[in-house]
Amino acid sequence: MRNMRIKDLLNTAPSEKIVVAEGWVRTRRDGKNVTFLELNDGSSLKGLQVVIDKEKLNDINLDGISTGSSVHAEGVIVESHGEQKVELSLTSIALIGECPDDYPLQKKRHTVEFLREKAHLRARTNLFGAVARVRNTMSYAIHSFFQENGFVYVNTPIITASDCEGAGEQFQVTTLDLENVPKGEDGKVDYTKDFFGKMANLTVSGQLEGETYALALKDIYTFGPTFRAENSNTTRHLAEFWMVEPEMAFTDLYGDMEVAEKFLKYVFSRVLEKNPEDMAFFDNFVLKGVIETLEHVINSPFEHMTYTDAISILEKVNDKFEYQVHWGSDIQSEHERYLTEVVAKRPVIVTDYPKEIKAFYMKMNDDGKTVRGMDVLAPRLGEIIGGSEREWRLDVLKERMQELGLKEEDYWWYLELRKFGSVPHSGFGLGFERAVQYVTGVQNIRDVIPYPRYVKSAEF
RNA sequence: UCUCCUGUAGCUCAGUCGGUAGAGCAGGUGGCUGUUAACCACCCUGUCGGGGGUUCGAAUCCCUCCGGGGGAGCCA
Repeated sequence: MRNMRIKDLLNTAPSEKIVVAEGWVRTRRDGKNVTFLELNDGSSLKGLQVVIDKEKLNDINLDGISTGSSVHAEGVIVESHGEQKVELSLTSIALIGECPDDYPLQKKRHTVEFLREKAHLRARTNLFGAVARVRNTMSYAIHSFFQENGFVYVNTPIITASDCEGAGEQFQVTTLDLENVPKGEDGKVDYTKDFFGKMANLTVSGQLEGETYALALKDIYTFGPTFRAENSNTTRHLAEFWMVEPEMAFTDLYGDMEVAEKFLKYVFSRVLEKNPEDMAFFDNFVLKGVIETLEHVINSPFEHMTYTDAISILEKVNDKFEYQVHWGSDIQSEHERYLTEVVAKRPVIVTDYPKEIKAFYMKMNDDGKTVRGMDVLAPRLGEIIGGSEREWRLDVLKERMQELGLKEEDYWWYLELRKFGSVPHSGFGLGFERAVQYVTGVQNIRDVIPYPRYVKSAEF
């Protein structure tokens, strides 16, 4: 039988019954007659206070019970004299694992940079424990949102042999001997000798494969790891991250935006509902007002504007910006912030971008200049979701690919989708870690994933 | 990749005009009638990121390499 979690012990009414509490000691405070331990097992932010009456338990052995050690404590749940509701009045205690004094986590504040170097231990801190619990809630909420709405979870491949959409640099997957790469007569690498008989990479997006399943099962979503080999060194990029990509058949851009908005609100609501204690911690120690921001996002309809409207708003205040905008230019971080924080004061969905700055698969508008793409911009963070109605007309798609110099044979199966029973369909992608950052207020994306992978960093 | 900032005790940091390193926490010892990252007293802790240079003298100034961080680009 397993013992109770500390989270459940904290919700236990005082009684005579002997219970067991197991966990790691966060702090020990010694008085003349009384010793206090705070015991945490990660099941909740708050730990259980263990009270050791040394007068009553006169031959109790507390050797080795220090910050970081693990213990097995027995006692009864009693009403606390202190600020917590209940505490454990100890009857016996046993040290499970000692913790020498070179334990890096002390009972004081550490910087996240320091803890990043101790990634194998940082989950034992308040901050990283709370992030892990919230991340879990969000993960579960993503599945339950789509499941409750009849979407089918599809596992798209992690290794791909087509450089689809060119959404960034890819990691190559190979079993070739790099010390002795087989070359053809033209001096180029002979990939027919490689494992797959051709060049293979880690996926940068499951979208194109996702579309094939949407055009069979109507509403699908993917949720899995994604890889980008970009040399980007920011608080918002990882080389390995998780992405959520729903794809819906018989759905236009309006339907797409509707789902994106409901989806975000659902996930945020779940966190506020299930992790109030963790969220209060973030609000207090990480980002003041983060709960209010989330409540505001949940309760206000997202602002909609076309790219063209967004540009004309921004052009009026061009002198505020480092980069001036004009029709055709990208919307930069500073502009995203202006639109969400100054103009709308809530999330903004920008639609109908110039075709030049968006991917080949987005549906062409009748004006021949803009495409049916949409970005959901969140205050403070910028782009959190990117999506579009897909070009489902075979001739228009082929034309676009030609314009961009994409080879039809590389996308033969993607084109056949448009040849055989094509339908309008739409989808979007959400960077999971960015969503976790948004909800927790944690500044650096490297702190919302257990073991971050980025340029020159793959420790653990 | 560009750009700015930064590296001092186990951790968080101070160190002025260049004069030979310091506080809190942690650790140790003792004290304390129930504490809340307890408190009080005492003790312990250094390749000042590495290398080179300027100087009578460098944590401090210069060069260089390495590590960390912010911002930008790219994006999710």
